[in-house]
Amino acid sequence: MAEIIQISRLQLHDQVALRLRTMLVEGRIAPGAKLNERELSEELKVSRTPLREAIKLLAAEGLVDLLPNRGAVAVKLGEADVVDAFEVLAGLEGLSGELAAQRATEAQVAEIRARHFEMLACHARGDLSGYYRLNAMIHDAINAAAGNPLLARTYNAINARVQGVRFRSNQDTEKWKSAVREHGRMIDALDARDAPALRAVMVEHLLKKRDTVLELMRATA
Amino acid sequence: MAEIIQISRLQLHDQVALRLRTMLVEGRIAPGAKLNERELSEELKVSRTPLREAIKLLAAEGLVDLLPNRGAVAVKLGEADVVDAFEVLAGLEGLSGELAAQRATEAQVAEIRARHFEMLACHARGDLSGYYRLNAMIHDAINAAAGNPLLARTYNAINARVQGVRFRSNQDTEKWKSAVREHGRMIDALDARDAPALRAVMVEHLLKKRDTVLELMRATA
DNA sequence: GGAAGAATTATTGCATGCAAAATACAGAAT
DNA sequence: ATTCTGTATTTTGCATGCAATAATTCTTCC
Repeated sequence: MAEIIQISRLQLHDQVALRLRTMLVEGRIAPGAKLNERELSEELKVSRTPLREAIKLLAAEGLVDLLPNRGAVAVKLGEADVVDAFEVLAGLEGLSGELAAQRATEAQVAEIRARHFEMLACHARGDLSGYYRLNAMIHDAINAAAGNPLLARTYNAINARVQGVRFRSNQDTEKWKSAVREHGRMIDALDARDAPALRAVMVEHLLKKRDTVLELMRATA
Repeated sequence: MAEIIQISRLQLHDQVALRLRTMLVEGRIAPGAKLNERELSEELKVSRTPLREAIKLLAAEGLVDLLPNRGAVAVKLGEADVVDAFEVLAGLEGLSGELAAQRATEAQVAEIRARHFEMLACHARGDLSGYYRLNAMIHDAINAAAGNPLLARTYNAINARVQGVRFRSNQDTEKWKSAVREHGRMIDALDARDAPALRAVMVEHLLKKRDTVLELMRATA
């Protein structure tokens, strides 16, 4: 309850950060583009102070680069950056899986399994956006089951960086099918409480996603 | 070159962040203490604007908590927070070790080995602060050899949280000896390019450090 | 016509000012 | 004595103002 109230009472700089974050992730601010403080403050109807605080936050998250005396620019990810990010994400997800297999309650496992079937439904319907949504929910649930809030926060922070490119990489039918198969193996490993297996499949899953994203980057470039 | 010049020309809010960070890590600002903006701005001889920007940065790093309309407080780590942090750190260091074993150049391995012997010298002399310094350098070098700047940055960010308690946990002679032994095994694994072994020993090393820190926390509390 | 340099404009970084919220305090009622 | 309430003070959050740095334009010279 208090949470909900706080969300509406979100401080201005947090609201601004939120809006800027989506603008960056969705590409409404193009990678490499300069963030003009005056322009943005007029567009978002706030003064420069909270805007600057928000930009500092996004810089800490790695979504923008800060050039001294020259303002901020939206980060433009090179292949190396994407490879690095997925490498770390794979490590974190692997850990998350390992811990979740050990710590998840039966209720959590059941909930994840349910989400998994909902995801299968989306796949069957060819509902990609629903699939992505469920996919994210499952990963959040696994992170929650791992019982390490810092791990979840760290994962989400780094994930936000590549969310933009992940987002745009609509995988083909074959890759989609294989991703769904991997998800099935995740559920099996979680059911069996097989921590090393869950770690392995989650790492593999993410490295495949990395390759998909890299292919797309090369194709568009 | 440009780097060095930039360091001296550091922007005010970065300088402030740097000073606050050390004050927090060294405990000059006690865990749980409120950060009064007026007081701090007078003490650091800057206006509130760059101070506030610095505080926002530290909040993103997890060194302070931001209470809406009530300012910032230095985070007070509970046992659970420490356990969580070391869990993530162990995962990241494990990954770092794995990658370093695969990617380090011979020159990097040689440099790490050299630092290792310097560290042994510090241990022989009972020079704890020198030992800590060399220890940090070795870990930085391994992170560098892993060839993933994002991984290094992520590790350092999370490490900063527990730096305070790590700092204060002067381990006893027996623990110190065993830590030195583990470091020897690290060098062996790196020499042998045995990635799984390096991962394992680095994870083990960090989990032991975690236990030491936890013991201290319980003792002082 | 193009390049180099100077003046102008724009933009960032920091300081200050002001309003709203929270805290501290004093007095009254129970 | 304690709790409640209304007021004063402090403190935060945001807007604005000003100086320094960078970008741009205009001029001048080759």
